[in-house]
Amino acid sequence: MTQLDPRRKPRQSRSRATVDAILQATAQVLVRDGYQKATTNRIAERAGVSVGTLYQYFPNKDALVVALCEQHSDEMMTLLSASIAELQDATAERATRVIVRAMLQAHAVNPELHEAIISNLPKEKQFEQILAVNAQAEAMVRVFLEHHRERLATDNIDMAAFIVVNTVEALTHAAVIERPDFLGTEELVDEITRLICRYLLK
Amino acid sequence: MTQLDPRRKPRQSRSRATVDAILQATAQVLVRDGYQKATTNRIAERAGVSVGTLYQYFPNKDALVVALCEQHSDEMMTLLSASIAELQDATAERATRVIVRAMLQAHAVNPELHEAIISNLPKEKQFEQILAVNAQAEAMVRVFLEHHRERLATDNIDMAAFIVVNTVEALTHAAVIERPDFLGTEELVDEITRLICRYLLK
Amino acid sequence: MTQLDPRRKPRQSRSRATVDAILQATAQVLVRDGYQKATTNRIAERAGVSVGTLYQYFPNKDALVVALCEQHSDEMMTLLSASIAELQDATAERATRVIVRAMLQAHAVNPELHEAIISNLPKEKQFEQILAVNAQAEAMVRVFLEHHRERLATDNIDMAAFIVVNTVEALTHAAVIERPDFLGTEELVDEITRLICRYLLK
Amino acid sequence: MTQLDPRRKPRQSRSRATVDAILQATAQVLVRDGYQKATTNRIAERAGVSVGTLYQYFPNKDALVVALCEQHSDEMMTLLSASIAELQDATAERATRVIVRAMLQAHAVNPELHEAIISNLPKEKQFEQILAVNAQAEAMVRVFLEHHRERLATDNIDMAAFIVVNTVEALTHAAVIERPDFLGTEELVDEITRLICRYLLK
DNA sequence: TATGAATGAGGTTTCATTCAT
DNA sequence: AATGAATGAAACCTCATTCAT
Repeated sequence: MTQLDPRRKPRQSRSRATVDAILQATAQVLVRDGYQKATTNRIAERAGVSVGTLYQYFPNKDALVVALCEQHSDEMMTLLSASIAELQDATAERATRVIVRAMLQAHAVNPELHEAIISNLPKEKQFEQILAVNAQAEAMVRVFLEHHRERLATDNIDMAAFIVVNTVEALTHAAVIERPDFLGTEELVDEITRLICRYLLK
Repeated sequence: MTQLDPRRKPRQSRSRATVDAILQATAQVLVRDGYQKATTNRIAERAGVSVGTLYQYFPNKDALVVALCEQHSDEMMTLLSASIAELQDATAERATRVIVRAMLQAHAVNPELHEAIISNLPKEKQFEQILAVNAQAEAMVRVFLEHHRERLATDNIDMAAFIVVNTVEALTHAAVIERPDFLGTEELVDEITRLICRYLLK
Repeated sequence: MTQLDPRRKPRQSRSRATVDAILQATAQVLVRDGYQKATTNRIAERAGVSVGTLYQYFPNKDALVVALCEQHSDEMMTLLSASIAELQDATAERATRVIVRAMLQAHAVNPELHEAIISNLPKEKQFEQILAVNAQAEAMVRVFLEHHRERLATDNIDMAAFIVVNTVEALTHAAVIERPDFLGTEELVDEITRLICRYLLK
Repeated sequence: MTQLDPRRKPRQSRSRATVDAILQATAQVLVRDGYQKATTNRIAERAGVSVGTLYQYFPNKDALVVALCEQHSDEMMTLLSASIAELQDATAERATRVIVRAMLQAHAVNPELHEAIISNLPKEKQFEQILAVNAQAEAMVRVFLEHHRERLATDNIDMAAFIVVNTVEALTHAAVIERPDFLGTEELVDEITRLICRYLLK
């Protein structure tokens, strides 16, 4: 396995800005051209630096993508984590709504980048960070299911979790990509919440 | 735009066999090594022919992938189409079950290949054929929704279609890939059917 | 460790010729420009082929050098081996002369290449093959010392072997490089033989 | 031709210390990593200064190596020169012993560095300074041969000088590198002295 | 038709050197 | 004087594609 960690932590503000420019350029090129055509030269050019500079901070192309995934999933995780607290004492409907809204917000952070990462990156390169977001979402759902266990319409919790997690993930992901027109009002959240609640609860 | 159609329609059986071998090899290499490492030389080698021969039947690498997508989506479409007839006079629950089961069967045709196509191929190469499958599924759902319009719990048919199509697609796809243990019994079909029906119907 | 073996054994005569051209070009460029400046592009150009062709037969630059070392040391070893038989029943003086002459001939095979390999290659790249030649020479000397043990002026055979091997190696190597004018007559062989015999024998 | 002299003669003691640190770092990196991996950045880092500082004292990488060779050969030369005086009135055996011992001491000054210079540096970079050591050694031998001309067993002084110089050089070099265990006692000096004397003298 | 040797543009990565601070 | 971020030419290597046999 090759090295994936950044090469040096930039301490001066000049290099801090350089690293930011490189990551931003990586995101843009990834979105515009896809993983395959996202060459390090193109990224460097887009960032307004030379390739050499890029390689001062990242040992190879994948390290670049990893750093980007990390940054992106941090942003998503922050939103999800903020909602976890709200789950505790909420009713089942309220909790469902919280989860759905959190997932929608998380996916709306940077939908094109998310899409580029999820469906352009070779599978073996969809790094831990991104998978961690789904793990986090699944954890939220399990907390929910445990907490409301006695009200559930099913006792196959394993399958219910599978269904809920994949459904919410798929719908929120598809919505931000394909139907941004659905995002203006609360209606989509209402509908997904209803979908989940009617399925889960007696 | 480059040429994407196969170069010669193979009419003789020897040629036919060669083309089949090449497509099969493409699928295998795609699944085993991913799109990036699926070089034309490797595919030819796996197919037991020379690169030259490969290029006699396919003008370039993309044509190879297009043909494979076409073949794969044909197989999926066949399964879906077979079920459409059953929708006409069925109850809403019955029709939902038919759609869900058809989607599950369609995804089970060659899950690894489907996965390789969906999540390894650069987005711009996920050609019409594959998208057509989803279009077909969506058509089935619309037929269903129109037919049972008066029983629906919602009147935003657009959003309902979006939700149903994406949910069924996501769950059947995820199931064949991640949870083959769910496929032995009818339970998963039961659950997804319940999920959809409870959501849609008054 | 990276792969060092050649990539494909050339079977057709066309590719056999290509491989020969590449190896020959490698030798020439190594001699003319040294290891550092012997770039694969320069070697390919000198061989009259494209880089791609070079890489069809050799997986990387070092594999090229290894193959060359192998070829070169084979030639040297052949000469040394041919002389080993003569050692058996010879007098000490005669045997010494045989070894010295064999070493001189071996070093004269392609002195510039030998020099380029020995003193231009980074130490960690002076591959087994070349070292094997010295091992072979040392083996010859040990056979000699064992055989004439009772006539030796010293009983520290270890140190005697060290001295003889290094002396003969250094003198024959230096002669072909620095003093080709010494090679026309038998005089140099006479002198080295005398040097060794006077030292070794009572 | 590029500039090879150090950029500024450091007169102040702080600069002097910096230059020393850089040269010492060069030697260490050369020994540890070899010429190829001895990058200027790595050397600067090892020396505890920035690359910029390194380039304030040395105009380019070669100047660095030249300075190092110079320093190293100065140390060796000092040892050799000290022994020349002793040659004048010594017997042939005594003089031989003096030369051999001096060469051994000279090679023992910093064997790893000597080895790194001799066998890792591209030939064209083994600068005058290092060659000067051999010239000095050869000069000593010639003084010796002239002085004892009437006792020599050969009248081909040219060839005798070639043999003696190369033999002593090779043996002392090989000994410090490969057989440090030979260096504890006087025995190796005894043996080499005997080798040379028996060869040279009637 | 089939072969597979050959091509070469283009990708990733390194490192001696410069220069603004 | 010192720093270290930035440069970019040039090295190694891959792979879609061609074409002589």
